[in-house]
Amino acid sequence: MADAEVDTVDLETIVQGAHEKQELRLWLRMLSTTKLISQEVRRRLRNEFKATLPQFDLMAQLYREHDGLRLGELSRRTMVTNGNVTGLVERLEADGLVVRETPDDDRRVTVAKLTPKGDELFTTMAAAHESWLRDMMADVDPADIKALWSRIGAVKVSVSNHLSDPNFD
Amino acid sequence: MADAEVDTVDLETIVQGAHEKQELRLWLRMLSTTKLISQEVRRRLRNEFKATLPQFDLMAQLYREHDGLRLGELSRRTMVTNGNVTGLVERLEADGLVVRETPDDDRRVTVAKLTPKGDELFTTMAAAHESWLRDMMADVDPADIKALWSRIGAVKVSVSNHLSDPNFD
DNA sequence: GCAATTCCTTTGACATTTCAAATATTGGTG
DNA sequence: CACCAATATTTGAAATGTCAAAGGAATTGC
Repeated sequence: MADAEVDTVDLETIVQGAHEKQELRLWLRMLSTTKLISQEVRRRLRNEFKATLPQFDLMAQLYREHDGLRLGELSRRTMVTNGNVTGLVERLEADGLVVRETPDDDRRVTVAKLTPKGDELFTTMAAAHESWLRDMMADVDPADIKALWSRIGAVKVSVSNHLSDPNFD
Repeated sequence: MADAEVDTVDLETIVQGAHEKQELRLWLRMLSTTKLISQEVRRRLRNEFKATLPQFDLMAQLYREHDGLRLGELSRRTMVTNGNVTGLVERLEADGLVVRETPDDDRRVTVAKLTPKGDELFTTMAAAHESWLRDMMADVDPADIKALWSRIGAVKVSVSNHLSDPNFD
């Protein structure tokens, strides 16, 4: 497999043979980093707003669609399963942050939208959320942040084109 | 809202002013990409091995520690809470993939280790798992993969140094 | 020694997650 | 109009996830 390369290549690369496991390494690091950030965001959402991350995500989608979204759309955008959206919206409705409506022209559909209370809460949370992220990434070179954003985009495209069940985004 | 834009800079950047929201954009993209990959890995683990991702993660840690690990150590390494580890190990034990033991010198402790059956299953799954990752990232430039790995490492370090409750890794 | 503290794991209450199966509604076709 | 397929959501079972509180076991301090 690999035998005659030298130079800038690190030991692991030589031993494993070429780039064989780079993808796995990248994935493990992406996963642990994402978990780390998620947990921190969760903790702060909980401590400061008594909210959960999935609820925040869901509200973020509704915030930018003032007329509300059908649950299926919400499911697609938040990458959360249909059955899951049902429960999330139920709890948010119980808290008075979201309302559900069934349009007359298609009664299969349920549309969720933010209440004024939900809108106000989300505005506050979003500002805090953004500043948490800035804080956490404070030591990262802004140029790297842009570069990461763009290259992760390339990863996402590649992955999207190699799914067993073709989804998209 | 916007009216006097220019050149290569995108609208969002102008409106928001400078790098203000780069961190947030990066985070959202990391999160969605990670979700995408996780879901695909989950689906394949389920379809091909009737296993779950957390179980796979847990077994991966035990695989590299032939003498087993205490549950607290497992919890730290998998970034899963203590209470959660209890249930995971319970189910893996019920499936005969893991055993639990309490050493005589400290009876507060529970050590989990892979059974031969667990070891064998993990070996098979790990090979498949690695090749799934290679496939999904097939369209990404190998140089980008290395660059991403290293820069995400920088993100992880920055985040680790800005947690409300200092953890580590 | 014994009490207080610390360490490690489990338990309990909930929220979120997935999948598959069930339900309800619409739209098209014979 | 009746039936069938497609669409949209809900439900149910099982696993995972969080936190906080409770439990047992070892260590520390007096």
